[in-house]
Amino acid sequence: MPQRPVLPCSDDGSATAADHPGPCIDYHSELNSAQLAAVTHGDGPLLVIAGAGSGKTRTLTYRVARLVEDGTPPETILLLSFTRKASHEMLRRAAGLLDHRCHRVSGGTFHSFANSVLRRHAGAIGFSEGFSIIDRADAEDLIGLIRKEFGTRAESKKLPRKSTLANIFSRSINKELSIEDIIYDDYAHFEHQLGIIETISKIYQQRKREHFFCDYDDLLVYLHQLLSENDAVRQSLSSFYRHILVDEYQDTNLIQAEIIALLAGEHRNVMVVGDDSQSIYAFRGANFKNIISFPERFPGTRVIKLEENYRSLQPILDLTNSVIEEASEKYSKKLFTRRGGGLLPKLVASMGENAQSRYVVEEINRLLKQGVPLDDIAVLFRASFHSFDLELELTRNAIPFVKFGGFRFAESAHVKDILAHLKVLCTPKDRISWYRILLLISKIGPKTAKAIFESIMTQGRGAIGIIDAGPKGKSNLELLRFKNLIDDLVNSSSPLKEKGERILEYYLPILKERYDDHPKRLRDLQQLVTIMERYDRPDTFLADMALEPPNASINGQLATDRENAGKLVLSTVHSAKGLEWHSVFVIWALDGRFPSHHAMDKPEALEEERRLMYVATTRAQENLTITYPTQVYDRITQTVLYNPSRFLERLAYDMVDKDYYNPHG
DNA sequence: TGCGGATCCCTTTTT
DNA sequence: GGGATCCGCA
Repeated sequence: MPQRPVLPCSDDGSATAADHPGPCIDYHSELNSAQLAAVTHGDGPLLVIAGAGSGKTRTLTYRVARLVEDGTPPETILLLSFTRKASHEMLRRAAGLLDHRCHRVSGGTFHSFANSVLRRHAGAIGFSEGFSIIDRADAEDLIGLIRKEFGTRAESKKLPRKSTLANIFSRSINKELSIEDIIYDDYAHFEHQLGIIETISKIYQQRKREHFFCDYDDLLVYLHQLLSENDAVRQSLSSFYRHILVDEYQDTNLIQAEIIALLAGEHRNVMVVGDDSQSIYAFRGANFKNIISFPERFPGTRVIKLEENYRSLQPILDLTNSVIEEASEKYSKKLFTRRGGGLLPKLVASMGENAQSRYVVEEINRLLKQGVPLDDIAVLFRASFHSFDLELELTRNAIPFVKFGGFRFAESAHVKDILAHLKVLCTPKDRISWYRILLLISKIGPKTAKAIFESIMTQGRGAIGIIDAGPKGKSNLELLRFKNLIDDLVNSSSPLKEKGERILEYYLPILKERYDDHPKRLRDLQQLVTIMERYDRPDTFLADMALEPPNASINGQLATDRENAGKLVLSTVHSAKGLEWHSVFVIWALDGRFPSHHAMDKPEALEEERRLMYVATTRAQENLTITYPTQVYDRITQTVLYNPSRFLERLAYDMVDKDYYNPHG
């Protein structure tokens, strides 16, 4: 990437930038007045309401560059954003503006920041710095084990499944409500089992502490606890991070807002950027009211609104403004653009799903002929499975694509199997991983696994204890092979990647035996080993796999950034957040799918669906095409769906081109 | 005690 | 279409 030479810049950047061409950034000509005000804001709390496409990232990037230019040591700037990718991109751009110092800015996601703080200070709240992070699937497995302990009695027969239990527990933490409240609000059909659900939750919390497991929520909870209970740690962090910048503030939950308040409580140098109209994570506890109440939390907050949209042509902006206009609660803002011209957005119905797919393929081919690059086109949808039919149609037409969202590489069974082998090396107490890998060995079921695990624990000398564990007398060749593996791994000092290869070599026969699609899965695992190359320590690798698992796939296989280039993008709306393309298709804009029928009877959920549609449609720069199939039978409601999304129904006639696609016509 | 087959359920978005 | 669960056999 380009790196400018470091030359002295004026300390007073307010109006002098233009006098100093060269490496000094000309803030005045590169930013509009609202952006400039945010970038050159001095100390104190700042709230930036940034409409879609209004240069939010640009503003944050320039702000970082500006702070560094003013002499703020980069590592004392804490930039919290939604994904590591987003923060890397921002720092990369800031470095392009200024110089490499910007790469030293601290940052990442809330969860990764919590992880790094707790690795140093968890002891201060009676936890261990050597904790391991468990992802959603691990958490569910642990809950499943506890759930089973209640399994023999008749009354527990119809306990919620483990994934539902995990949802309930997580909601309760992220919304700071009791389990009782969550059950009454969202799971009324489990009311009669409230007591037992609460008990399982307590045991779950207890087990996690015993094993030094941290689930996603714990990372935030423990960080919050650390900051509120330990003044020394809070003060040292707060005096180190003199400037705190938070991106996508509308998607923070209460705990996260409190963490920010604790960190910034003294110096109050906190800038949060967000758009309440783009809050789409309420389902995991995000509270868009955080952004509305920020000025109350930090009295004296300066509020700046970015309302000029640089992304979309006027007809697209008219449509998106109209989608969000009916939202019930929001900061009032009206986006405008100087980008006139362009075609009206299209709203196209089709008979059934496959016609929709064929229409999209036809249109993509038309755009390609017009010279639009394939990777500047995206197809967006509400839920991952909405693209299945289109994926087949694209393959038939030899259009390469990469899909973002929905795909859980790190949670597929075979990947988890390999990871579990590494986990028992790092954390021999990890019962779940032991069970997981022991049950892969034939003639070992739950009882034997339990006995082996207990023997390893009694021996207390780590994973190597496996050598002397297991059924005596009878020889189990597979178990022997496993013991050899652990022996090799424990005694090896080879790089992580070689350990991965050794595990894969051991696992290969198991893979072939268990999965009839093993060639495909093997390619996944080879990718996994390739990822290991970038790490020297297994624990950092495992933490990254849990905190920021890769989510891009090609034909259901993990895709690397390099492979993504030049391909059509398919993405869930959630994963498309913050991105933009020349031409955007929003498919399945069918009432009952988008909004999803799950949201139909809850006003606030419906509002979130509306914001989701807003996020989807605002991704488009020049072309926006919205499609929906008609005559779709919905098994759950037992009705036939045929209406376009209610968020589009009231669009004025001059706002959208309506069409019906008939492939045979 | 382990394992394979039959039958039931539900089917969103993600750190 | 995939998981959890149950049942019967080895």
